[in-house]
Amino acid sequence: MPWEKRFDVGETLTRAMHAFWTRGYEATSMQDLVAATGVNRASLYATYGDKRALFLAALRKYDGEVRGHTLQELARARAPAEAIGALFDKFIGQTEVPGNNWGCFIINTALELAAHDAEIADVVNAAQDEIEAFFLAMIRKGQAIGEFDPNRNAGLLAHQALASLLGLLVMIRSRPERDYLDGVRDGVLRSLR
Amino acid sequence: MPWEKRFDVGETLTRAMHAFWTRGYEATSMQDLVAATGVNRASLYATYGDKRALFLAALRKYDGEVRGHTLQELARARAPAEAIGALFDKFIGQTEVPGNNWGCFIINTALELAAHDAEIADVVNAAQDEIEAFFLAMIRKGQAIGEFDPNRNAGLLAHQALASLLGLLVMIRSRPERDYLDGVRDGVLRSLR
DNA sequence: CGCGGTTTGGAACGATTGTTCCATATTTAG
DNA sequence: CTAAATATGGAACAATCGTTCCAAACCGCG
Repeated sequence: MPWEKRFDVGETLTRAMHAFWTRGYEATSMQDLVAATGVNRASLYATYGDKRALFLAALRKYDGEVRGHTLQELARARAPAEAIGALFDKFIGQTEVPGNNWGCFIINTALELAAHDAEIADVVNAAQDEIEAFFLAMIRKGQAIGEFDPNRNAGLLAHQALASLLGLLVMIRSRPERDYLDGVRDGVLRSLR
Repeated sequence: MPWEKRFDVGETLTRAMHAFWTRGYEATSMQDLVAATGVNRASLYATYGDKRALFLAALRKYDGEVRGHTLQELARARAPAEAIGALFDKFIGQTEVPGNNWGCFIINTALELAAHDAEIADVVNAAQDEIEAFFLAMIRKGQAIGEFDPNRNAGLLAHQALASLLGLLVMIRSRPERDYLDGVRDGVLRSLR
């Protein structure tokens, strides 16, 4: 007897995600979200709850896409150094699209909200942990096959690689210039050899 | 014939700075600023202009303090490795104060506003440039006196050190735990030797 | 003392915030 | 074709947003 929604729930969430991603949580109003999604106010509230719930849903969707797909795919398909470089390039590459210096939704959120919202901090920290674990696995593998110097502390290197990636994501939002960003990736790969 | 303001202009700006620093630009209302400074609305407007001007004044004050004092002092008083480590420790150390995981005002601003406000991006980028120049000078000096490996590309190392510092400042806001943060500083110093 | 000029406190502005409500439109089940 | 059920559109809510205005309080100079 019910009735299916007229709009695509996933597609709408993607559009809301983009709005939050570029401008942040506070600077994005429900008005903006109505305009960005093309969906009516009441429908947004009925479907997702309030603004914060919609934001969390968008954040979790982004989280699932980046972690679920990207990391596993990179780890499976490439050699260690190439996989690590490719993760950096994934973020650097998106700045090719003019005006897209959005960086990473999760890291933008880390600075805006994690310090004051425990639930959001959990999502952010889990994502950071998984990225660091990815680096650690790749570094250990690279040390085993002789691509990286096996005498270095892999845990320390992975932690520093994470810090460098986070730093890159800061740079992307304030200075999205290719060689400025490429230098970070090159520096990381250099430090592993 | 005029009359001096009843409040300390610099002290008030410091308090406004702290408010913006913790919560960000959008999440801090003029009401919050009135409460934080103890100064009346009209006086804030008469003295600083509007909200954005007050924010910019606070940002420039922070910028001047960190760049003008801290960097030059570190470069003058310490050996290269110690000076670099001390800059990291300056930010790590502030997390000792319970509840103070504010990170760096400029970097918080970089992610929230730099992508959409050219004037603010200028302040942010100038600060980043100066920090990178500090790293570069210290690395070159360290290579000259044998503290660091002289065969490495100093420019690349300085750039990566900046990225690592920015990454640390992201971590501080989402996970302000000592050894998690110390690892970043240790990794950077390790990579220079 | 009194005048000139500023600051100050507090009310008030319109605009926008997030959210709710309700009558209408729409679709499926019987 | 009717009835039940839900989504939709748009108005409306109180609260808060950034900002302005004005009378009263205030200090320094003559």
